[in-house]
Amino acid sequence: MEPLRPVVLERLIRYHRYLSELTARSSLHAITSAQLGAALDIDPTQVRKDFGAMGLTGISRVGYEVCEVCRAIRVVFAFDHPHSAILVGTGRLGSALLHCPVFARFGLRIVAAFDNDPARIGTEIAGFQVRSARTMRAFVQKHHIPLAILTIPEAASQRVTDRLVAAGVKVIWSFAPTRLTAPGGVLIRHEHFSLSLAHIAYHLNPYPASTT
Amino acid sequence: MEPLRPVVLERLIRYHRYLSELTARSSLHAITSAQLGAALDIDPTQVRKDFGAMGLTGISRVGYEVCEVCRAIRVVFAFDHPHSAILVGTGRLGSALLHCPVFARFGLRIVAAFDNDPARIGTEIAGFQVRSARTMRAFVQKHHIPLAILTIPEAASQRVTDRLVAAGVKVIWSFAPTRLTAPGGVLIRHEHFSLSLAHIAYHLNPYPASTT
DNA sequence: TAGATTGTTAATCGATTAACAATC
DNA sequence: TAGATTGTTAATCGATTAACAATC
Repeated sequence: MEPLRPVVLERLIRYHRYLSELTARSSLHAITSAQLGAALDIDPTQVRKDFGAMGLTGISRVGYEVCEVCRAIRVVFAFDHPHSAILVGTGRLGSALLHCPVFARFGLRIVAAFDNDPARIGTEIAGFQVRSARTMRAFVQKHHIPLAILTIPEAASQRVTDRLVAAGVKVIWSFAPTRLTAPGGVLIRHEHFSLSLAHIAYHLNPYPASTT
Repeated sequence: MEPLRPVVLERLIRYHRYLSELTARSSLHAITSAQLGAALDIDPTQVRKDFGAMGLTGISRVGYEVCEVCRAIRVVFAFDHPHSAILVGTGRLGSALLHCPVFARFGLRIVAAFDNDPARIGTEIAGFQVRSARTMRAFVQKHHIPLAILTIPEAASQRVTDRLVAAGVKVIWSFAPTRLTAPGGVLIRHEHFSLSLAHIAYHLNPYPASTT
């Protein structure tokens, strides 16, 4: 199987969400590419190509078996084989994420939370005992943690990233607005609100229209 | 001026962030497309095109004036003419956003927070007195609020969206994983963690590699 | 002047959409 | 069978990159 492009992965997520909801509500067995495409505003040809890329085949005049599609997507993302993650930075955002049940649905399991603020270390958040950042490296190495979620201030984020990567982390998911760098093979995923903010500001800004 | 494509807007944000930091640290006056491109891993031709799209011109053998570039980008996004926003849903995430100073940097100003939980109404979060969701419509209409930030449970988000759009909101920025719909002209911007989660899960998943 | 850099046109690349034969 | 739908190949579209004349 070819590696799937990011743009395909994003559509797979949409298919999965829509079809999961659909099966929860109705007992539909099969769906055509035209039906699914219409529901999600995606070209039917695109749907067929995406399914084909996962090795799925449909049936003429019937469509694709919904359960089979869902299962294939869950396999692609390994949703049923959760990876362990640590969360670093237990401020407001970090705390909100610790309470967030969405991770489990996507094959991730937060196993520990770290902070360097003595006032927070030892306290409990969403059932997690906050650990000292000093013990982070040993924890990552001992448990072979592949993923770290960073909800720490901008200034510290590159330094912490370097330490985590040195400890063996394979993915950094950062909520700081700084662009982080790491050696090849390590995936850095940024969740920048700033991009959304910019889109929104542009949409609300009458400037380009008024100068046409 | 042509409307700028989303992909261009995203690069403009990166230019702005990099050049702001640069001017804060050094007294550099001009920068070439090659220098900027190398720093941000963007093709120099792309940089020149983007600048050209904003009506900026550079000087041969010198480059572009940094201040001029920053100013042009700030004008495109109207960063210096803040728009008003309300935040709906003062749970953990909503509360984290209310404390977040990043909005002002991007031309947005949160002016009020709403919730429908009687236990929260009247309490103060980050200096905002939480208001009853019942008063939301009147508030939006009275103050001509163009933007609403939604940090409410999935189930309620479409209903609240409809009410806000009816009240005159022009942009909905939602943090719920549901896909929202609204009549044309209204911008719906989703901040789905689920997309990031899926990318990460895929990266960590050995499946596609092992079946090659 | 010589050489570096811009601004623009052409080529490439990848993703999306259209067309259509094969199939149920 | 007739007709709807798949799977795939070709065409289109848009974005990125390369090439290069104009310019400082």
